[in-house]
Amino acid sequence: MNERYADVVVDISHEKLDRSFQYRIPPELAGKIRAGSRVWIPFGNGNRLIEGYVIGLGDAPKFEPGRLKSVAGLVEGGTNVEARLIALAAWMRETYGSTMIQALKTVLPVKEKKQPRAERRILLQADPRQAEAWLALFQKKHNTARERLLRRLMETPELDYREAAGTLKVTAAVIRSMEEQGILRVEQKTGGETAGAEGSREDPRQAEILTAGQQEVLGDILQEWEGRGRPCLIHGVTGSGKTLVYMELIRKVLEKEGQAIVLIPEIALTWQTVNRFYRRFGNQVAVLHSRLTPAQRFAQTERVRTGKASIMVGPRSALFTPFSRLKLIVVDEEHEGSYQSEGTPRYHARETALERAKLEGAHVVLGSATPSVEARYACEKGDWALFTLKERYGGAVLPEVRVADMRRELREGNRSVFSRDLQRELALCLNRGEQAMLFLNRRGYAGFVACRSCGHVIKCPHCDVSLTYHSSGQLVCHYCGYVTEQADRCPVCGSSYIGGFRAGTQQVEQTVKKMFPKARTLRMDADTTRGKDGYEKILRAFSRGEADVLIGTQMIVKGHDFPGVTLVGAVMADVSLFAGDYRAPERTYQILVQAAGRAGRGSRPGTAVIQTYQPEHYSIRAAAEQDYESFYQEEIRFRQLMGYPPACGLLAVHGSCGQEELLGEAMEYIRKYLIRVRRDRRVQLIGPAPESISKIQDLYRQVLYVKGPDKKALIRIREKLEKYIEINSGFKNVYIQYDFNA
DNA sequence: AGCACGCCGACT
DNA sequence: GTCGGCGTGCTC
Repeated sequence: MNERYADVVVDISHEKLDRSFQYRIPPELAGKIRAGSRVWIPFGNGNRLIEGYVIGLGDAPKFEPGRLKSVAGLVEGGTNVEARLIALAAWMRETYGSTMIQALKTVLPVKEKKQPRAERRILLQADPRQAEAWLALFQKKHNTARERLLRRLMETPELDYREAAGTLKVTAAVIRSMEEQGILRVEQKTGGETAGAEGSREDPRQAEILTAGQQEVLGDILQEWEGRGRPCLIHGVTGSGKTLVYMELIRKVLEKEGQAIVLIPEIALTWQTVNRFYRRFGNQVAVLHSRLTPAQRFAQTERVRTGKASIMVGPRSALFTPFSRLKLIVVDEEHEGSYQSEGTPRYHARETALERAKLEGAHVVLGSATPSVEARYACEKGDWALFTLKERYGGAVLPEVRVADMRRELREGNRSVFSRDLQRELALCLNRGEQAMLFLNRRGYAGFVACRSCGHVIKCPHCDVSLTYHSSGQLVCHYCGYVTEQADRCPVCGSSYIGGFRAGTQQVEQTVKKMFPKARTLRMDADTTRGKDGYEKILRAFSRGEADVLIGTQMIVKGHDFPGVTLVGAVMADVSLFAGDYRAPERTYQILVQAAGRAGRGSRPGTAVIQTYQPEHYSIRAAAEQDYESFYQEEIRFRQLMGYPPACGLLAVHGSCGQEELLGEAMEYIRKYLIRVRRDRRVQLIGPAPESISKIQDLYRQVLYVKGPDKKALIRIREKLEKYIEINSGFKNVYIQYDFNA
């Protein structure tokens, strides 16, 4: 199955060449060329040999076969880091659907000033007398371009190369010729490598001693590395010390001259976290952070390139650190949504980490207190190995979690946003002089419709996700487009207490102030965190005890630890449960467990109250009991039944366009095309339907879902669709994007 | 980016 | 005619 053709991206950075060229693979190189190989290729009319990157292989010529040239040879040596990163980019292109150039740009380190074009300068070489002579000659010979350039140089003896080529319209050939004539000189300014103050190399501190449980997991993982070497998932409750295990594994890797990447969700990347690594490993640690300037970012990558740093800690972009002896990738808080990239390609850092590890021969260790369904499913199938850390260490106990049934509160005459249980606990907490956090789950506040009397939520009869209320008075499913009229009575119990939920952080704050006039409150939402570092400021103020009650959305339960907090109230636990997508129960479970985990991390025991209209929902019940297994079993059954990932593959085809009608037509064409080309009956189409935000900045948005038995089948379908769209001019004004992690 | 081709003015 | 530079277009 040796492929005979190679797609090659040439190593010339010019927009016109931002695509691949196909070459024949000569018999002597068959089997030696892979995606990511660097090759010599004859290019252009003169067949000059230049370097290129192989981004893919194929069996069929995509170009007039008679005009195809052959690969001249493999580039010897070179940095194989780059080759492997290019192979990773090729995988990302194929998996997530983007152009190769976009994939390469996300993967390859920013070569700051590597292209010296902007830095190239033209200097006048000839003395004034000679220059006059040349000028006269050019005038006589009507060498207009040479004359233009020389005149300019006689005014200003130093000139930017780009300016010469641009405003003066002098071609490179002319400049070269004049250089040979000795009139001018072209000088390369090598981008000065600012050495940057290297901090003194700290001695790595003594390792903290592992508990028996941590020691056991460590041993088991090392054993797995010796054996099958599968990805390892550590399921450990908050505060069980997963980080200590990571650090021991990193130490093992460093001992053997290996290198490691530690991925951390953006929001958790605080100095607390990074400092733990600094204390342990000194300045072998490099850190990437979204707030770094490009220069700082470059400096961190330079420390890696020059071998000064062997550990990279950072958010998903740290995955592309150009380590040449990468032996371990740690993905902490593996379930976090921020590992999903919003740009193009829309890669998922967890999946991409697995692929990079495969290419590098490195191990992957993932950790979470609430593993994603995907991760846990991979363990169940035996593709990954599962390890569990059950106890919190340092003597901290898990909080007591209670569920408050808001339907009953209403029936018994309590119309407040707080249940009687939460009111009581809040009063006790404030009396003791301790701190409380009130958490509003506002994620996906699309506006579902529920009955406050019995808790019934109006769902789509086909997709089993909540319907979303539209101002037109209709309820819409954002998967299949099903539409129904808004009901004024609950279809189950007949109550008229049916409608959307409306409660924001401001309202909660006002209620607290009314009930407890002496309590000092802090509110954290989009309004109060707007300024620079507003988010950090509020958290720090609360941490110092400058307020008694912190009210906020998701942000308050992630990252920071507050030892003074003994009460956590989840005011509206349900909202995220009905966000209108199939991951809603998973996210709800995760956020509630995290929220509850914030109570009583210090020496004092904590309490958490979860307020809900759905006390019997498995997400809520499992979160209250901190029982991951029962949540997972319910959830995977639901996914299998409904054909959602990870049991099946799901591909979202997003379309956006300024004209609503055109978009509708285009999506319909896509649907018809997909029905025509699907080979497998198991491939199903759902929609098209308007997106949950159906119009952004005057662009209408629709989505079409494709369900299939596995991801491979869907990748093939996407490839066909990409070609179809490329060929048909009707899609010119419609922007199409693909997403596997819808 | 760099090479060839066709165009156009200048000179033998 | 033919020489040589300039601008344009293409590169699997």
